[in-house]
Amino acid sequence: MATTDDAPPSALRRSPSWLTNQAGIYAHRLVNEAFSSANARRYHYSVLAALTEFGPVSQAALGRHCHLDRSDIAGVVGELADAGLIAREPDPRDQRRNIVTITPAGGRQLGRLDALVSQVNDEFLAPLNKAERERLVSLVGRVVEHHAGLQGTGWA
Amino acid sequence: MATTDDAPPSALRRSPSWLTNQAGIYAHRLVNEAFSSANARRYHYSVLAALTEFGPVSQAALGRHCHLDRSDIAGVVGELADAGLIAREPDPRDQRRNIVTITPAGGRQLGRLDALVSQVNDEFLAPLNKAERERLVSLVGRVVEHHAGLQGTGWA
DNA sequence: CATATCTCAGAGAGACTGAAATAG
DNA sequence: CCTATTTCAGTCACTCTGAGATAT
Repeated sequence: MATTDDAPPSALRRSPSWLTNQAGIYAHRLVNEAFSSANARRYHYSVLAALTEFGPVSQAALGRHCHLDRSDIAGVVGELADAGLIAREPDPRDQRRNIVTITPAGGRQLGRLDALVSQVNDEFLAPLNKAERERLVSLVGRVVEHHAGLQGTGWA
Repeated sequence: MATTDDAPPSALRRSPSWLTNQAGIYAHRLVNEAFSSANARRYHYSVLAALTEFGPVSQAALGRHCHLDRSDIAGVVGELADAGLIAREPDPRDQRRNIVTITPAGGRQLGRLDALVSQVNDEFLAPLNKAERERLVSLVGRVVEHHAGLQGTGWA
């Protein structure tokens, strides 16, 4: 029947961690739906965006920039290389490293994904006006920055 | 060497969906660490909190309240019942349903988890002051409410 | 010897789907 | 006949750990 409210208990509705997780789930869903039409996953976008902003870097550096685990980077880089979106070459100056470079096709794919991400973020924050969206990005950004700093080199 | 900044690319740093996902990961980690000491998982907390706030309800209603899938509810209810934290009985008025009730032991466990959640949220939002925390809860709450409303009965 | 990088193998929870059995 | 509930089997991406091989 379920004529009831179906509201979450206030213990959850007021918990920042629960709310953030829930919001993350919705963001996740929207991104996955949008990216599936471009045969991409979230990690792909992170890597392509980092390569475009920072230029060719090692896989380890990619992982630090994107908050991705070393083992996941290996997988994603393999997939992107198979698709011709990036090139992976050994670093002549440090034989342990792979230097990853984005290809023209990768750049075009990033352009497509950028547009999708923009649409998704708009849909994700639909109930908020411009000022509220900026406030949310600022607040959540500070939280992320804080926790990223506790375990890495810190950014910003 | 990695003397570099290791900042995320601005495409990510400015993306609400990426930021929310990252924040969710940190929240997730903190909750898991805290709950592992109490032999609990996040779903357990949601269910115990809902039962305490709403009283005995069916599993389907629990799922709607907590944003949990029907099949996951079945699993969690089974685990909680095995641990003696809830009781599960067929509804005499509707034989399809299980009416789930929290036990005294379940209430005590909820008390423990409430304290852990409170600590976790404090740590999670460490870089924000009181007013900023309330603003974040309000903004993210509205986002969650919006997306929950698009696919269910809506709350609030 | 200690540290850093890449790779693979896999664990484990989380979110979700499909289908069957039962009851309204 | 159609819908709702519970349950099971299983998928899939995601996060993360451990270990090995190699290089600095």
